[in-house]
Amino acid sequence: MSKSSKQRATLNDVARLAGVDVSTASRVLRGDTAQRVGKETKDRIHKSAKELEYLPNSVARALRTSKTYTLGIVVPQLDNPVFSAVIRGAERAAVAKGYSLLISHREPGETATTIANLSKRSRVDGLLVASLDEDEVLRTDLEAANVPYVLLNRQLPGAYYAVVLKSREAAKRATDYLISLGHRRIAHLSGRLGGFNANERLKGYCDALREAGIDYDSSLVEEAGYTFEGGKSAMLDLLGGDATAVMAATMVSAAGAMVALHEAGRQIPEDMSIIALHDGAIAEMLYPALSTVGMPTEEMGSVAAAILIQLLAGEQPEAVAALPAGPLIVRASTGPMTI
Amino acid sequence: MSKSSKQRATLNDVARLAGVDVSTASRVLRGDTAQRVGKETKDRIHKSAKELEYLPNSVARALRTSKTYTLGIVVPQLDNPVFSAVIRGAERAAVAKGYSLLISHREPGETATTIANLSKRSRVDGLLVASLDEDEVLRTDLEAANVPYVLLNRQLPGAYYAVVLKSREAAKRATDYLISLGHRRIAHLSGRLGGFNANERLKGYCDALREAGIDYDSSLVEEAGYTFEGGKSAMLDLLGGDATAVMAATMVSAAGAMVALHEAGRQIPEDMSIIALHDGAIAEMLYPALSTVGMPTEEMGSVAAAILIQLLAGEQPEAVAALPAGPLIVRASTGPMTI
DNA sequence: CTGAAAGCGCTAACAC
DNA sequence: GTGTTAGCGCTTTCAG
Repeated sequence: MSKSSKQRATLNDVARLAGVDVSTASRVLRGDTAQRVGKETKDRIHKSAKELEYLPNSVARALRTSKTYTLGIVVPQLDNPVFSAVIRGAERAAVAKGYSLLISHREPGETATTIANLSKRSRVDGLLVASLDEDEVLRTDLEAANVPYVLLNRQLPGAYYAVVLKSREAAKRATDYLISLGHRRIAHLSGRLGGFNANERLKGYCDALREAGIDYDSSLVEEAGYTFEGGKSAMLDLLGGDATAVMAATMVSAAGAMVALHEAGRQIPEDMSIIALHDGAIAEMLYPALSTVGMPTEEMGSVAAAILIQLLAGEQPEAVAALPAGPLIVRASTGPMTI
Repeated sequence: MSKSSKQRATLNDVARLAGVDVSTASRVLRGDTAQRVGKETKDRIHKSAKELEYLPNSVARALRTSKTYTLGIVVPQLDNPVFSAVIRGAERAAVAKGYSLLISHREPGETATTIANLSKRSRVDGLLVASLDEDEVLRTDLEAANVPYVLLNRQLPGAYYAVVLKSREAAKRATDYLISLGHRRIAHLSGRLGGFNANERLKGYCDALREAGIDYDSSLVEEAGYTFEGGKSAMLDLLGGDATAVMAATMVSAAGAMVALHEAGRQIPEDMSIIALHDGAIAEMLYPALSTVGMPTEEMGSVAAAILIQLLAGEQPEAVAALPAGPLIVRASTGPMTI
């Protein structure tokens, strides 16, 4: 029926078939409102386009307009459920606005190359950046990239676009719950101390203690980072103490802590209650099922993408969007304090 | 020091600075071997390029050569560790060859749109496709996309490029281990029956039984799909029977099964041994830690990307690459059969 | 060995 | 209302 059909139709083909100039076809097909085109001509063009199954060549368009409609996202780990969620959210929002998502996994330390690659080589319009690297490093690389960017769950000094989770609030909520169960000796498995997120969570933990009139005891906070191994060894260190409950900075470190507890023969929650920030499928898989305070990680991705797209459209979004913590989800890993 | 430096230098700028024609600059900077260029000219061009921090504009190049050096990957779930691993592998291989990876998450049923978007709108050079959809649907969409593609862990009738895991072998290895432990009533939590992977695994399971002289009993195989919930409810169905061990098609369904077991008050592995195909971080987090037979999922991603890139280079790779199953990893979820 | 010229497919002034 | 023109930045014959 159709011609050789192997070659894609170009705007030129459409114009010729409709008997108009290519510029007119462009205006019509793009829905350009500035200039009026005769209804009849318009119809002919649309008809031709449909007949030829015309689809604009995005590369040519990108060259002409210097907009690729592609966003880059750089993440430090691909296997962490938190980042999967962020990517999912970003992808959804991007696609909804007609953008594509270029993904770039990057080992810590490779930030510079990755960002350069993405922005220079691949020509993305903007960048979504989740990093575990030091702030200064990140800052320099990002500036060099010379494209708009929004940071994921991290604030750099000096007012840049970022979307963050209210992890201080989440940490307080989690700790509050432990306190409400009667616990007083509550340990905290922190993130990478000094980092933005770890600090926020630590503050939330302290907020809760203070409000309950419990003294802060530095021997109860152990740095676990955001890994399984980190959680495991941090919990090991805590085992000699008198903590009866622990609030972990993230699900994955909580999972490590639970393994340490099992190996030491402690009962959860009888001997030790445990709650974590971030909710996800893993929480249900653990034994006992992990109580959590959810965090809208997927939403963080979609909001970040939306902000970036606004930026690209020349709008002026709020510099930092702070997403409220999710709900407390009580499962089996937490229980009342028993003497 | 430098000029306004906001604008990126073009090939034209480099050529002008070096006092040569843009075509010569192009030849040199591209390392074109076909035509010889004077050493002296060459040096001048390289020097100018460095001075101006020239980086080729990939969009312009893509328009000219109709190659974007971008691969698209479409995955059905972003939160499944199996797909995270595949993406990681694909990204690594792509970047190593100078390609970028465009990611596209797709709900089952949206295949057509996604594939069309990726190939038409975003202009990828080729596609990496992991799907849970029906074969015919997939096939049609893929053909319409009109770009080279390689399938991930799935074979379509009619000889297309694919990389698959030897899951039959893996399933046999896992089942063999259960048999070696003395189990005779071994259940199987299968994938989506009728699907390529589910079939392969079922075959491997049967191979092992046959070899051991154990009769196949269809009441022992329950369809669990590849989800947590599926595993949980499949295990529930099995609880009334006399199985003493279970081989799950994937880690996530095994996790669901373990929860069902816990909730029913069964001991693992005393009352029920459990082993799964696929290894990953989750296996260590479960309680008891899950025995597995590993699968090279990350490698599947990198091999697929490598094949696709070969294809794009006009080479003729093997149509289907079958990756051997990984090792048996014995953890705590399996134990000898006890009466 | 190097330059001139054409053009990938599209958009955006600017004419008429 | 619609056509003309001039490129975006690069690659690639084809001359010389």
